[in-house]
Amino acid sequence: MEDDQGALPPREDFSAWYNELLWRAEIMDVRYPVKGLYVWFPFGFAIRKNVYDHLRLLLDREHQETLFPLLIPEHEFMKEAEHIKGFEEEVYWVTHGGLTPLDVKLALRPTSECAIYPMYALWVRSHADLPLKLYQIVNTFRYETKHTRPLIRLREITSFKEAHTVHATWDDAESQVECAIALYQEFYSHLCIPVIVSKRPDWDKFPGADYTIAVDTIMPDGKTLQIGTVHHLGDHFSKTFEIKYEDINGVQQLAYQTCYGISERSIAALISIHGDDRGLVLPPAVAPVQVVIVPITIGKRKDEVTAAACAIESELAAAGFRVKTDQRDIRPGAKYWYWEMRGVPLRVEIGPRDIDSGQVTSVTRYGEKSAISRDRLAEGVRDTLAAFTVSMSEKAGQHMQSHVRIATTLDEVMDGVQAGVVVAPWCGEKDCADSIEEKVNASILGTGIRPGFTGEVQGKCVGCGKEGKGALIGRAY
RNA sequence: GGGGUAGUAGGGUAGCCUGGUCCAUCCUAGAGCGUUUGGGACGCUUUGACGGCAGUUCGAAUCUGCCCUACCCCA
Repeated sequence: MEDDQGALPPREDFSAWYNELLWRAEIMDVRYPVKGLYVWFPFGFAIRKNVYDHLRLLLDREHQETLFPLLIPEHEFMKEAEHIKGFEEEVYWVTHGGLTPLDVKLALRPTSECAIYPMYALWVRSHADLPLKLYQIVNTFRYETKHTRPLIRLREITSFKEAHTVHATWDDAESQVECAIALYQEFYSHLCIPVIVSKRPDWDKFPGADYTIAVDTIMPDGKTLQIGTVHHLGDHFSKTFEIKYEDINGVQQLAYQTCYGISERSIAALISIHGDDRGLVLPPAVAPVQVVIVPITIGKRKDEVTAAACAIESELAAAGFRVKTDQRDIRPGAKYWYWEMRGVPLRVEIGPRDIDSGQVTSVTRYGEKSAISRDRLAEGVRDTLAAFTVSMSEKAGQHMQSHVRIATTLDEVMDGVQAGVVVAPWCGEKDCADSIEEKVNASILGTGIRPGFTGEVQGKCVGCGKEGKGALIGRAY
């Protein structure tokens, strides 16, 4: 059998599998001749479109979309000391207009705080203007020095959704942080991606934030991928940019802010978590093609089968499915492989045998075969896709669960981070964290882990033996 | 941050040390024609490359310098 001819590298070899899949499933072309910049293929971009359309839908419930400029003047960028320190190593600068050196250097946004907040200072006048909740979906630039990787570590992040909110009090901003976390959990559940939410250690928070809550998932190789962050900015930026409002009593008050972001790492997670040795597996919600119809045309009944396929396509399209009929003049088997690589959740086959028995043959991307009666086609497809979505979530959830371990000793931590993440008691001290991280060759990712995949963890710190609380430890991308 | 290894057609490789006999080769690569079609079809014809710039040379994929890009390992 020639089953492995043209196969992907096995998913166990994650790096090779990932690179090859991006190419073969037509998601990204990595041949663009600048380090860290990649090109979206139309098919990959269609996935991006579906994912971000949904993200927009969620945000539009309580936010408004906006668009700020890419360039930030040096004097605005240099205002917030902590913030600059966090980014100065990785900012691209525009220094010339044509051949003329610029009087004021312009930064390509690494994130948009310094572009947005000077305007917020003008827009926010009174307590009646609050809360203010805006977001934009833009590209951002970071001069990454570590190894770049498509969708994961980029010099141009092409799909950064960043929300920036302003509130009257610290507590109001804190509740907004909780809203954002809930929003992100909803978003990832829509993508059938399980997540772990925790609070980043102080040294790892966003430059200029009071605290940072992170959303992580676990990749097939057991490393974690940060796929969302929510920052409570306190009044650090409002002080710097003078974002003030007049309260009910006519007194000027500093505002409190939050910001939170999601990037195309969400797509990296989508691809990596669900994909298998045959290629992509996409949740019906975001698959560019939800149903592919493969006509099985043999000999003289060709016209009859083609007509039947057409009828099925219009019926499913009318019912609201993204459906495509593969009419290419290649063998059916080749079409199966082709669409499996591209993650199509459901394949519908229609041939003479099906026509004769008043049915179609349906096969999910997991290979579950069944017959759907021709006269309740749309219903049958809808049910099958719904069930498929549920099994995708369950499968991903089980993978996550099997890669999270509770540990009470340093040895157990060391062992656990080889294959996934570990939750272990930690005292909260930076020095102790450094020594743990060095010994187990992994990072302390967060504390205050939200319930879901782990219960409450307490006990003696695995580093020093003092009383500690559960910390998330793992190797991170 | 430190250390490797590599870049040859759409993709994968050989050739490089020892400069010329090179029309190199394989593929689910492209174009064309024909026969096929319930799990990756086949035959024939054909297209196309030495990462970039400079140098050495009668002659460079091969030697030299700089640059760009990619992958792997270690911190």
